[in-house]
Amino acid sequence: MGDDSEHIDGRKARGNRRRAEIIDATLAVVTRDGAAGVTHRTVAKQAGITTSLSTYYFATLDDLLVAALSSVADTYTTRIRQIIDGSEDKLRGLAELIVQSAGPGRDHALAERELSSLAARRPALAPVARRWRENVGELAATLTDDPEAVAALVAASDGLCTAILIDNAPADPDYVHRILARAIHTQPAGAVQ
Amino acid sequence: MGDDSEHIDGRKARGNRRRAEIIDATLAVVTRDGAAGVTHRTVAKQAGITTSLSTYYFATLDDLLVAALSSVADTYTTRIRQIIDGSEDKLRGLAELIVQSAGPGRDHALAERELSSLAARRPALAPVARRWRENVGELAATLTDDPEAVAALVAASDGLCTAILIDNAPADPDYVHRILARAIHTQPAGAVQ
DNA sequence: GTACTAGTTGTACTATCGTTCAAGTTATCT
DNA sequence: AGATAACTTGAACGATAGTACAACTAGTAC
Repeated sequence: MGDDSEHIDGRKARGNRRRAEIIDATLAVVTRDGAAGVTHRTVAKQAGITTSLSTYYFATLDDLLVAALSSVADTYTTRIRQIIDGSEDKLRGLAELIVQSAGPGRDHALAERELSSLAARRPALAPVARRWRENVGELAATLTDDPEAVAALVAASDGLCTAILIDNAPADPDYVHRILARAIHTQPAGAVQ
Repeated sequence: MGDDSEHIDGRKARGNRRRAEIIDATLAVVTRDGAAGVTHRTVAKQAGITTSLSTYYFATLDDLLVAALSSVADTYTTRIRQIIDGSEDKLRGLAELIVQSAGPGRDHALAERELSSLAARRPALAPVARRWRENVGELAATLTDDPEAVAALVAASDGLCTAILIDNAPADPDYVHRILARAIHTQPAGAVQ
């Protein structure tokens, strides 16, 4: 051991990098063609590798989808945790995160949604698909002690994302913030500066 | 013309019946195997007909999926309209409708959700997928004049359905009712009779 | 160096897919 | 009855799917 850190090209590192590349390619395919478009062949072509290499890292298509969903879920977990730990106005941070479903983050949000819908039929995906809601609930728990208010905020966040993604609802941070505030029952603008 | 109504076996009636049978078979397949399991062959087998007959009525798979989604959407539209037109406590009626996503209506709700998710990528499905939200919004409009409260109720309804379907959240009508009431900002029990 | 193992490739097998089509059947029309 | 059009069938074509597998390359360990 004692290998200098220049030597990043070990087999293990290479393997991990490939793995990540394949997952990224999978998300790109989901973004472009939907979850139905994910096959070993399309993913491999997207990643610029051979089909068999995709099956080498993810023996079955399900493995690949689970890994892809986990990856997006991780991203959202990180972002929400940043809001919980670092933001002054957590509700505003959440509103801004939700609004991003309309802009450049739309593809990402759509992919996450599409993969989550697979969870209803594949038990392996269920805990991963639950994470987004759990994270929002955790954020809500820092704002209120009322468990019903927490549930209301989670439901509102979810519904607002749907509205923006499917319904092309207005993605105005203030608007979203007001609806979120209504859910946790903090009067929206009553005492705002 | 002038045919007695016993003669229900005209070509036209037969065709419409077949059409409905195929759509029902499609929903059964979606319920059993998910939207990804819908092929002309699986649908035909489910309906007990030949593959080519399925393509006769629905030339392309997309046509079939559009028709299936329209069918479920119609069901929900009818139910919500019954609540709007006939129910004393409309909010309570909505709560009960939402809660049905947990019981025997789970398959139906799941199928609707799965088909709706296809709308993000198939423009033809978008207006149909929007109907559920529009109907809830219409119901909300009979309860308040505040457009933001309407949006909040729609978002809450949607989020609650997700919670019940994906998250196995408690499907208690009172609980759901309280969260809905919070959304439109009618104090839940404060001034209740 | 030699042995070993992770990574990688090309090919191929089998299954199923959407869709087409020519032919056969049945109800309606005149 | 004869013509017409809706309905129904069985078979087939080309494309693509998941997956398996033997061979090849290249880092790692001894």
